[in-house]
Amino acid sequence: MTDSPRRRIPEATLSRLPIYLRILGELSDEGTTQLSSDQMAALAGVNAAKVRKDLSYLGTYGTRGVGYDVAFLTYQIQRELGLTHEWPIVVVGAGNLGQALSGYGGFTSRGYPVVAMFDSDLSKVDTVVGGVRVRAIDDLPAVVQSMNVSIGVLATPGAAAQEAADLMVRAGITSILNFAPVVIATPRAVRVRKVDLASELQILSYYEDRRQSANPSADPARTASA
Amino acid sequence: MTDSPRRRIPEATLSRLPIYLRILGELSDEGTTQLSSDQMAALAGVNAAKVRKDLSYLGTYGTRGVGYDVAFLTYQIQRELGLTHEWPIVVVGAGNLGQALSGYGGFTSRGYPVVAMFDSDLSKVDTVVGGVRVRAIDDLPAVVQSMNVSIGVLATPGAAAQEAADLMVRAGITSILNFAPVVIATPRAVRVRKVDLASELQILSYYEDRRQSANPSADPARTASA
DNA sequence: GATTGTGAAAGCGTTCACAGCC
DNA sequence: GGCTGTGAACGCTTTCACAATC
Repeated sequence: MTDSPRRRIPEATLSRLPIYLRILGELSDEGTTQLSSDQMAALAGVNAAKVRKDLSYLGTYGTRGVGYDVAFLTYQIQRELGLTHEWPIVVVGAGNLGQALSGYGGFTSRGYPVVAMFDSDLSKVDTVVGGVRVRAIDDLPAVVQSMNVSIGVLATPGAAAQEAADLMVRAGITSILNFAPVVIATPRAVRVRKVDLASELQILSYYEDRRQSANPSADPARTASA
Repeated sequence: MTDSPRRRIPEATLSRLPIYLRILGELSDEGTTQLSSDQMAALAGVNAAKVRKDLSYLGTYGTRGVGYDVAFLTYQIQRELGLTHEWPIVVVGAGNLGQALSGYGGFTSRGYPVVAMFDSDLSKVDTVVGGVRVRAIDDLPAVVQSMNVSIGVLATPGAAAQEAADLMVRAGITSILNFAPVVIATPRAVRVRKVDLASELQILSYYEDRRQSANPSADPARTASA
């Protein structure tokens, strides 16, 4: 009776499933119908054992001696990620970054249509960005409820982020993708993922700084980098 | 004689140092001069043992019974991350995302001035975005060399990303922050970090999808989320 | 012969818990 | 008494290596 209705996927694996999914989509577009863990590994920039282990958490969907069926595996990953339907999202903060995120077609094309944008700056309200009208922040609860939105993108300046997050949570948002360069506090039930652009550069410059003392050999071999 | 001139910092720690650094900056602005690992942990959304372990990789910079000196710790983290000077960066791809990244003040203010943008679309060339003129992609090598650029931001569409990355590498770029939704191949010596916006949403929707079967308790306790 | 699926081993990262120092 | 620094324990992730299967 207590058998788990769905296996739990480890975080590390979860973070790679979207990469596999994208590769499968590209292969499908090219007309490829089958691939091995070795091929997937090369395309994803990881090793084959990892690909097999990752996919094994979803179930037994490969065929020994043959490989994986592109269409079937695509379907299984989509199902596992909850991508069988669209997830409407809202963007809070219509500054540079918020505008770019809404204009960037990548969200909509991957099943996350931006249904509304919000800003507290009334001079921005009613402007249209990437086909989406900017609304007053007070309209957030109504939109979240009427359009059944559970995911919000936080793209305000750091100083405004906590207040915006509080509003999002009160409106009923339960997952936040945080681009503001601050750590936000939320109820435990709300899931937050953080993308910190400057941090990424700081990590790169750390390694750049070390290059001086490191080996000066210029290795021309190419490797895939996830 | 073979003592390491600088300790190697684990990746996981490295990814948190920028967060600590930002918090220290905010504390300093408020006039705070001292903090404990407990306080830092609360602000960073991690636990105190992790803060102490992370900082211990840098050296022994705390004082037992007292805590850490904000200014001194700031200096040490900056030194470790190679932030004692500015790192000029270039943005390749002047579409929506590239424009937002250049306009977004966060790079410049944290020591990574955007010194040039590039696009292969000649109709974009010579337009000005966020105070930076867009140049033809052919000018990339000259700019990289004359301005001593080692970090490049890749913000092209997926289909153009590999070619753009090849050009960046040939021009002398040795670290790439990749926003294009594809895995790019580079020589091993070139370091690549990838920010995949749609992947982040896919991870969030996975958990959203599971909420249905999960516990329905609405816990109002607040926790910091990195 | 090819390739998957998976136990077991190895490697990392996190947390505990407490000695050491202020 | 308070707080750091760190060995040791624990848990998660990656990799190995090979039996199972087509």
